[in-house]
Amino acid sequence: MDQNSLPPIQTTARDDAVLKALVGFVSAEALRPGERLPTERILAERLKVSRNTVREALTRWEGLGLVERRQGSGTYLKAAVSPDMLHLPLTLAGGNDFTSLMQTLEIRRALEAEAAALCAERASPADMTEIERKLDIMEQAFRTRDGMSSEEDWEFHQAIYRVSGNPLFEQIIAAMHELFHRFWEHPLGVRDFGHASFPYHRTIYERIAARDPQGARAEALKLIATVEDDLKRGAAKLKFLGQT
Amino acid sequence: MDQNSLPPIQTTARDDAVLKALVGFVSAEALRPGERLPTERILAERLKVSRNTVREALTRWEGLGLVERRQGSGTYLKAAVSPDMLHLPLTLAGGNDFTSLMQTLEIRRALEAEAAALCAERASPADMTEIERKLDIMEQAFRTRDGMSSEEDWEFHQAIYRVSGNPLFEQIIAAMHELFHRFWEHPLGVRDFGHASFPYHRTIYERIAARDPQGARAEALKLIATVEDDLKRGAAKLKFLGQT
DNA sequence: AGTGGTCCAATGGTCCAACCAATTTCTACA
DNA sequence: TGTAGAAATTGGTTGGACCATTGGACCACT
Repeated sequence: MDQNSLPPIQTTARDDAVLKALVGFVSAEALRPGERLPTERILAERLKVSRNTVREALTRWEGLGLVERRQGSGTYLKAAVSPDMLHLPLTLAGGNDFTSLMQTLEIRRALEAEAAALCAERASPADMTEIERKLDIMEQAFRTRDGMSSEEDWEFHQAIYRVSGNPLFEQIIAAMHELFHRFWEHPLGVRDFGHASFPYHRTIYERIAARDPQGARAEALKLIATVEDDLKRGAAKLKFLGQT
Repeated sequence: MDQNSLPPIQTTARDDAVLKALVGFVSAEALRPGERLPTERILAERLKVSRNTVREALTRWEGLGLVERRQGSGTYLKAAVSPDMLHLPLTLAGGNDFTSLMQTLEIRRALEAEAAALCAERASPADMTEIERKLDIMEQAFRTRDGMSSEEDWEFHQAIYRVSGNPLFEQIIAAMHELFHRFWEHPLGVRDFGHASFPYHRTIYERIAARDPQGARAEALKLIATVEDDLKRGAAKLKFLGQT
C-alpha cells in the first residue's frame, strides 16, 4: 500500500493557525526587525483566541530567535519574517570535554574550507578590501599582544563567511562559536595556543584574492589542522597531569 | 519513580528553571528517546509551578524537536537530552526557491566532503561491510526503478556520516534533509534528476575503502557538483517557462 | 478466538480571570 | 524646569475549569 495515500488528518491546530496569522500580520504591516508587535492581550482579542494560546505561539517564535519579549515593555521582532520560512531546530550534544570540542572543530573545518572556497569565487573588490582590513586589524592585534586575539580573529573569519554569500555558514558557526569561545579562554595550558594558525590567515586571504577556490580551501584546512594539533597537545598535557 | 529527582524549583526565571529541572529529571531517570515524560499535571505539582508554566517550557522543547506531545496519550522524548546541550535554531528565508536550496546544498557539500574524508580515516572493516551493503542496496534500487531512489540513497549517506565518528554530521544534515526531500519529490521537471550523481556513490566508497581521505573528499565534491548542476538546469528550465 | 461497540479514565489543548513583576509614561511637587 | 513618585502598560505566573483525543477495559455477538 502506498504510505502516502493515507496521511494523518489534521484536527486541531490552534497555535499553528495563530503563527500563520502572525506571519500574515507582520507581512501586511511590513514590520521590520526591532519593531514592536501588538501586545498579547490585543492579539488574543483580535484573533479571538485566549491569551494563553497567543503566548504558546510567541514562545515558539522566541525559541526560534524570531522574537524577543521584554516584560513591561513588549514583544519585539528580531529577524525578518516571511511566509515561506523554514526552521531547522538543531540541538547538539555539546560539552566541554575534548571529544566534543574535536567534533565541533571537524564541523568547523568542513564549513571553513567551503566558505573560503566560495569566497574565492564570489568576492567583489569591495569585499576583498573589507577582508583585508579585518586581516590587518587581526595581525596588528597579534603583534601588539604577542598572541592570538580571539575577538579580531573571529571578525576576520566572520567576514569570510559573509562574503561567501551564504548566511548559513555564519549562522551555524556563530552558534558553535560560543563553545569555541568558552574553550579559548582556558587554552588547556598550552602557552602559545593558536600561534601556529596565525600565518594561515594571510595565506587564506591571498588565495581568495587570487581567485583560487581550491587553494583557499587547502589553506583553510591547514589552519584548522594547526588548531586541532594545539588541542591535542593540550589534551595530552592535561592527561599527563592527571586532570580531566 | 524516584521522588527526589523532581525537587521544587527556586524563585524567578521560572520556565528556564523548569527546563533545567526537566534536564535534571531526564538525566536522573535515564530516560531514553521514545519514553514518556510525566504528565504536565504531575510535573506542575512536583515542581511547585503552575501547569501553564510547565506547558511553556514543554512548548520550547517541542519547538526544538526534543519532545513530542500527543493529546490524550502523553509527552514523549524524541532525542537524547544532556545538561550541556547546544541549541541551534536555523531559519532559512524562502522555502522552496532556488536560492535557499543552493545554500543548503553548499552546506551539504561542505559536510559531505569532510564526512567522507573522516570516514576514510576511521572506518573499521565492519564499517566498510555496512557501507558496501548500503551501496549495493542503493545500486540495486537504482537499476530496478531506473532512477535515483531518495530513500536508499539517503541511507547510504547516513552510513557514511555515522562511520565518520562525529554525530554532528548526521544531526546537521538530517535537519536539512527534510528540505532536500520535499524538493526531491518535485525535481523541477528535470526527468533524469540525480542520474548524474549515481556513479560517484561507488567512487566515494572505493576511495574510503582505499583509506584515501583526500580522494574521498574529492569524489564527494564531484557528487554534490552534479546535483548542483541538475538544480541549476531545473531552475533555468523553470525560468524559461516563466514560472517562479 | 476474534470482531466490533461502548464506556471511562487519563492526558494534552484551550479558555478565563486574576494577580505579580518589570517597564514605561505621566504627573505633581520642589 | 527637573525630578521623584504614582499610574498605566505589558509580559510572567497562577489556579481552576472544560473540551478533544487517546487507549485500555469490558461486553455482546459471531
